[in-house]
Amino acid sequence: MARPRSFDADTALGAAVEDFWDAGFGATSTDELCRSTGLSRSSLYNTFGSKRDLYLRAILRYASEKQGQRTELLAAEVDGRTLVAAILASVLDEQWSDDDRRTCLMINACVEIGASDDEVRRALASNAEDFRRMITEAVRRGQLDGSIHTSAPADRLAAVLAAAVDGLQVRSRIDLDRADVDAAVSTLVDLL
Amino acid sequence: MARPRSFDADTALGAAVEDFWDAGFGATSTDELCRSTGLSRSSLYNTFGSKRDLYLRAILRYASEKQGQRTELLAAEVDGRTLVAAILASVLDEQWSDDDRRTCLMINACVEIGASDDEVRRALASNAEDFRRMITEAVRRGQLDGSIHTSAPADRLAAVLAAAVDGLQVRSRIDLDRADVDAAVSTLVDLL
DNA sequence: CACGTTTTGAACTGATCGATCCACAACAAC
DNA sequence: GTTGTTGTGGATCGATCAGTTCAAAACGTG
Repeated sequence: MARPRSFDADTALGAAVEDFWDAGFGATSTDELCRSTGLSRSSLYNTFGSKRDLYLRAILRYASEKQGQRTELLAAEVDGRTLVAAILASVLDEQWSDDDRRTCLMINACVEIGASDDEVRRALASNAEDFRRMITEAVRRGQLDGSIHTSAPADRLAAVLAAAVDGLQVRSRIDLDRADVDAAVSTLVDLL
Repeated sequence: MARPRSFDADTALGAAVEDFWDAGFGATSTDELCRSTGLSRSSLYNTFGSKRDLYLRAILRYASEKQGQRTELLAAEVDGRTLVAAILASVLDEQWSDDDRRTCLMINACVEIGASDDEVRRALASNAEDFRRMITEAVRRGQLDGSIHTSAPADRLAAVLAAAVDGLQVRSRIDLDRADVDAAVSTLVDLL
């Protein structure tokens, strides 16, 4: 019994994810958010509360989306080592899907927000831990099928792999090209 | 034949480095820069031109300072594997020297500025390459003295090591503690 | 058609941004 | 001490920031 919304909140959230992913939290203005979502100021604040709340929701949405995409990779019937390589490649692929060399939104948020917003911090940590668990599972599979050494525990190896992937993305922002990244991943996987 | 400056430009630059390191480029106001350096607005702009120019100079100063500190490590007469571990530890130590868990200024700049300012980009890339060369030298030393496998070229291994160190710093912003980082470094070095 | 509820657009708030300008202060040279 | 040059403090610029306010518009319901 009231006027219905003329927009879809989830679609708007998707546009906000792109904005924050492009420019970070601080450098994304509410004007830009209105423009990209197509919402008026009132609607934006009515629906999402504040820029910071919208940012948090964007982080959560991005995290669950990526996590969902990557979980599918675990279904592949390949040996553990191949699976690890595929997971690493799938993360790094994202950076080269357009010309902007965007790093994963979670990495951007880690650097920009860090521990200064605890709710955001927990969302980031939770996602990072999910990702590490996924790699751990892949490594463990490799250790069981004999394609990965058992000299180190799977979760320790996974922590190293996750860190390397993050570092490669950061460095790719400024100069590494696709071949450099592929070579690094290949070198890393060979060490396992 | 004119009024002399009442401040030391280099000391002021040092204060600016701290500001940018704490908050990044965008979130550091010129007011804050005046406050921390002790300069008036006129003097700040007279001496450094613009906020962006000051940022570039801060990046260059930080880079050369860290590079100098780390080069000293190469003088130690230890086997290559130990040297690699020492270099990685020295980088990571920095993050735990205060409560703020600051990531290396260069990493922050990679994420915030990326390729959007080419002069800054080149400074960052140059520093990253210097660091990788240093690790390459340490790895090569280890391959010569037998403490590191020769299955992969030294520069490839160095690229992996550098990436992992960057990734560990990013992750430490949100949740990894010192023990986690040490364990990861130890696991990584054991793979060499 | 009229009522009640919610959305919407646009004007607006006070704060802060990076940067400029100018009158005045401080010193060196003569 | 006068002159010439540069440094300095403070006021100020226009732009932009996140967020608020309010009246008008748009719908479901009776």
